[in-house]
Amino acid sequence: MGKGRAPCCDKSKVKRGPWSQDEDFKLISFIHKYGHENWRSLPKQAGLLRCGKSCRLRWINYLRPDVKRGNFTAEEEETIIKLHQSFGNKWSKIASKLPGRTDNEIKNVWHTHLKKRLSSKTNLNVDEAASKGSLNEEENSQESSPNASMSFAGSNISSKDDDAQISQKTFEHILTFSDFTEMLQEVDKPELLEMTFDIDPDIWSFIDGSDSSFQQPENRALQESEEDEVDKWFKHLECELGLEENDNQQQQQQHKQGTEDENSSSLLESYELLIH
DNA sequence: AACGACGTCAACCGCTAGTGC
DNA sequence: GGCACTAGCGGTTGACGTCGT
Repeated sequence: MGKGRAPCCDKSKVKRGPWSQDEDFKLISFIHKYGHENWRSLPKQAGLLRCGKSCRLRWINYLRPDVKRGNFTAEEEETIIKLHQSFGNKWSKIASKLPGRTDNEIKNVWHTHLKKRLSSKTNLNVDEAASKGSLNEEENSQESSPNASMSFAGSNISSKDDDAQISQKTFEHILTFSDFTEMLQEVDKPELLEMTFDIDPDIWSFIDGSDSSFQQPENRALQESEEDEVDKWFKHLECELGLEENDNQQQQQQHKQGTEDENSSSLLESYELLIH
């Protein structure tokens, strides 16, 4: 299998390393319009100088609408630990039980947090019951924290759940465009100004909400009728990414005043070309 | 303030499974 | 059955951020 096959792409002609906002936009808008039936040809069609594999990874691990951003809840971590005991390093299998979480993310959390936690627990090994109790206390306190709102309703999804059910759970927090607008107004509140990157999950939530047809080509007709909305979304998304890039409040205020620098203007033009 | 050690996580790489011809 | 190809998986890497000295 695959013996002597050609490389997936010409590595001398593809860009590598971190993705730029421009590339993200191109990928999102292409998949939004055409789906992702063929990852190999996608980068060329989307005008990306990336390997198809890289596009797929970027989409799955970061840009996909149902990817949940933010810290893992204690409940999720507990689930990962339990599932790891059952499945071992089958990260994709574990990820399938944690809607919104990617195998890559789970793998990272395992290696950076959970493995250490488990080994330290093993090393202590003084009173297993007592250590479990303290862990539970910690979890309980975290569950009552504001972050708990990030947790998903489907943490107890049975192994029988199929993708559709998982998607349903994941899409429970779907937002409409007006919801997103309200969210932006929330972000404008002075006490939230410093949370420049924390708005990220909201953006994904909005993408989630407006684009449940991402992987459903049959819904593309519907999506055309929502073109104006998508257009607005791109503008807002660009604005938000601009905030992320320019991390001082003065620049945020410039955005609020509707001023756009040359870069964002040219970006917007190209995105509008992609959309229309 | 400067530096090194350490932690985190996005992205890459190589491999295998699945599929179609 | 064998080959060619793509999607997906899991291990690894390296850039970047944070912390301690």
